[in-house]
This record gives sequence, C-alpha cells and structure tokens, in this order.
Amino acid sequence: MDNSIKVKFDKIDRKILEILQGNAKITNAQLSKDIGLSPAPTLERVKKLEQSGIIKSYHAKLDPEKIGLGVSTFVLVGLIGHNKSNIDAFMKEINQIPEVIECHHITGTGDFILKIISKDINSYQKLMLEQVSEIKEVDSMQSMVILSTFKDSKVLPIPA
Amino acid sequence: MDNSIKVKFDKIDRKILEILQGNAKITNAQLSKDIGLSPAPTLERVKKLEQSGIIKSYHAKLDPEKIGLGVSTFVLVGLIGHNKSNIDAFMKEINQIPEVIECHHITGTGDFILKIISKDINSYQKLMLEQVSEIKEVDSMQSMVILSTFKDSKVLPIPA
DNA sequence: CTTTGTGCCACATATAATTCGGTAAATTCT
DNA sequence: AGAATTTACCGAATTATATGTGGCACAAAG
Repeated sequence: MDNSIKVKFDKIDRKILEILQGNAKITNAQLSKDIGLSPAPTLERVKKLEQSGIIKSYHAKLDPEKIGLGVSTFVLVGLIGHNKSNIDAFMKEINQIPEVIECHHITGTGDFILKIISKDINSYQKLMLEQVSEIKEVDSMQSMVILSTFKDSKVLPIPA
Repeated sequence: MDNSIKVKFDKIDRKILEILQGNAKITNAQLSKDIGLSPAPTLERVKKLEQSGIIKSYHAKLDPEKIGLGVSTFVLVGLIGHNKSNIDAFMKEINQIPEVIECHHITGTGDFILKIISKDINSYQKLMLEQVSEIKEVDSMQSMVILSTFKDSKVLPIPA
C-alpha cells in the first residue's frame, strides 16, 4: 500500500510543480528554460516526480457552461449511521453517479459534502430525487447552489 | 466579453473531451486511434475545442499529502453586506491568498464557500485568524475539515 | 445537377521528446 | 583528508510526435 507520505524534492522541483500545475501542456524545452536547466535533466526530474506519485495525473479543464452544464452545487449529506459498512455502501453508490464529481467525509454540520454538476435545475432535481436520496444510507440533504465561481485554482500552495 | 454560451460539438468531440479530461498527456496519435480517426483531423478537432474555449486549460494534479499539505477544509463565509462593492472587495482579498483554492458564491446557509488547503492544523488556524478573518467584509465563518476524500473526479458528465 | 463547404486521409516536414556518453560536483566510506 | 561512489548535469544524436499540405469524398446549399 502506498501511504502517501511526504517525499523529498528541492527548490527546482517545486518550481517544476508550480509550472505544471498551471500549465501541463508546456514543452519540456520551454520548461527547462523557465527553471534554468537543459532539457535532459528537466525531463528526468519530471519523470521522477511522476514515478514518486507527487504528480498523480494530467487533466484538461473544460468550461462547464459551454458543454451545457449550467448548475453546480454543494450538498451536505447526513447518513443514518456512521459505521464503516454504512459509509462503504454510501461511497459505492456515490461513485456510480458521474454527476457527483467530489465526495468528502467531513467534520461539522453534515457527515459528507458532495460537489454535483448537472445540466439545469430540472435535471439536478431529478438527480437528487431519483439517485442521491434513493441511497438508503442517506438521512438528510442540504443543497447549496453555486451562483458564481470567483476562484477555482488548480495550483496548490506548496509549503516551503 | 465572452459570455460562455453553449458551443456545438458532435459525438466524436465528446469522446475527445472525455479522454482529455481523464488524461491530458495522451499523444495525438493514440487519441486518434481511440476515437477512430487519423491524426490530422484529430488534432484539428482538439485545436478547435481549445480555440472555442470548451477546453480552457491543462493542469497537473499533485498528491497533496506528498507535498506536505495535510489539511483541507471547506469554509462557509457570511459577509456583512451583499452589495457589489463589498463582494468585490472580498473577492480581491481572497484572490491574494494562495491557500484558498476555490471560492464560490452560493445560496443557502452562508454567502460563500471556500476550499482551503494548508500544511497542518496550526498553519490552518494561523491562516484563518491572520488572513481570512482579517478581511473586513467577513462576518461569520464555519469550518468543515475534510477527514478523507472518497471521490475527486476531474471528468465532468457531458450531457447528451 | 452543380457548387460550395466540411471533414477526412496519406504523406511530407518540422518540432519536440528522449537517449547516450561523458564530466563535474557532491556524498559516503575508509 | 583522500579515494570511491553516487548524483546531477550538459551537449549532441536519435527517435517519436506534432503539424502542415494536397487531394478526395460526401453532404448541404443554391
């Protein structure tokens, strides 16, 4: 099991990570210029960062509205019980709903927070009524509809 | 102003978008095989999707724990007023805090929801006390600490 | 029908990634 | 400290990939 412990990386690696978080499509040649190395060791560092699991994957970011996804929400979900089997069953159901793009177990008000994205309010309602609230472990749900998004950074603040 | 209206794309484009959301590093040659076209028109389609703004950008996804980011939270923030100048001022401050990786204006309980990521509980507390709560438009704050993340999909469900 | 445009392929070329051999600095061991 | 070992780097050659071009076929418009 890979238990995600902190891995070593130096100042140059940090710079690489910052650049690649913001722009994964940069050429290795340009990246090497930006960090002040030649292409060969630059590539070597990127490969190591990938192999060590620091870089997990690369993704294209789409414009939700342009693909017809007009409604995004956060939903606080309370479960009927907190034992492992309940949570596992809930997770399993949630994982099968592509509109649920995030699911986090949290402290505080609810037990879980979901991020859901769908076409419009109608399809959102349908999704909630026919899929989410149908999961038998679900007790309560509280929706927060996103009116607008001011910040959605894909760049994590790498600690010194 | 680009007002993010829905743009046309066909079944092949949808497949391209699905693949690129999950794996932005695929070669054009492989992508063309996966969608059943030759490289030239494949590349042409990808370029069009980029130019039309459907594809906004490409990002490397890092493992937060491996770079020493152990604490992620959602924070519900209430503002002292809801007029535009207040909200603008708040946004401006929020944008300068790299630990705040998301900021959404929402309906429901609070006015805004933030996603914050930091090194540990101490640095989180420091951030909240010295930066977020210092913003003068901020009235109330309610933190939800993420215990674990079960799903964090970068693939949006493109409607039919 | 004819025309115009769109989308495709195959192939040629340009650009970029990747590999390789060698060197220097840093680290470890004695 | 000094030798041995490892690590990180560079420049150049090679390989892979992206990109550009011309031509063909189908579909939509006139």
